[in-house]
Amino acid sequence: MNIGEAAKRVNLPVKTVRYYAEIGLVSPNGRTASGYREYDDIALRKLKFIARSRSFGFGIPACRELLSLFEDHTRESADVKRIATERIAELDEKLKELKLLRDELAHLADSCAGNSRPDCPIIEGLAAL
Amino acid sequence: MNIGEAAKRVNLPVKTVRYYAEIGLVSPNGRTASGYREYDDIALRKLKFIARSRSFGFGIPACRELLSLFEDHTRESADVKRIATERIAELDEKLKELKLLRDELAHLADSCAGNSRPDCPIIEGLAAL
DNA sequence: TATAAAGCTTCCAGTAAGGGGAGACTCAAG
DNA sequence: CTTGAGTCTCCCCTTACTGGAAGCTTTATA
Repeated sequence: MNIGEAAKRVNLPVKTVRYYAEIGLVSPNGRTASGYREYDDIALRKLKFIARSRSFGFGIPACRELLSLFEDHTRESADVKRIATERIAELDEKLKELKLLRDELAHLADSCAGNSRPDCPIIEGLAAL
Repeated sequence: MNIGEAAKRVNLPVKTVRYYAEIGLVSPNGRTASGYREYDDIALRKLKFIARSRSFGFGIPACRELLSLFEDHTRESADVKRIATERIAELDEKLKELKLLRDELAHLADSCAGNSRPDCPIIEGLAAL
């Protein structure tokens, strides 16, 4: 099938599918005589796999690694688990950080009257040394 | 003072201070005869304010708005509070999203043996339609 | 059969927020 | 007087795409 059909089926923009081909992440299985990219079911499965991996926030390098494990039927599940575990640790770190930020900011906002007067603990908090 | 000293005092890379000048966020108060940027205490306070705002994850446009409120002593604290509240909502949204992702991934990882065998629920989870 | 619309191609440029480095100039110390 | 550190501008690089332009190809309609 053409790139448009493939993109629709995996729910990715055409531009993105083309981009994945360009960086050698998921190549079409061939080209038509007129130069159109062709995607078969195997290429489609890979695209879908990448789309899902990306939606979990894996970066392109991690996706590349996951995809090669996906295709390698002699893989060891420990290798996959390691990548996933690393990603979970990243997420935990990010979550901790954002939560802290959120609470600090909420604390400032709570102490601000939010009226028509100029005195504002938020501004003061941001200006603090 | 020169840009290096200013950058050190607000704990920002020199490149970043130069960048803020370039986009008109915080300009030096002047230049020396030889073209060096000069920062006085007022410019320094603005830089510090921006540094803190950025560290709270406000984007450059929001920083610009906050800075103009910071400088406007007739501001209404409600305007500041609105910006902060928007940011808190963004953070809450992001936190929810990341938490969901984290738990889904952790769920997959938990069900993976992580041994030398190839069968892996993580891969299967990522490949699922 | 002609033509117009839709889909495809490549290439170029841009995004957020700077980072890295080249080549040239300036300043302070020894 | 020289050397080293600091600064200047300019340009390219980053992530993971996204948008647009100019030009084919395919498909649908008149």
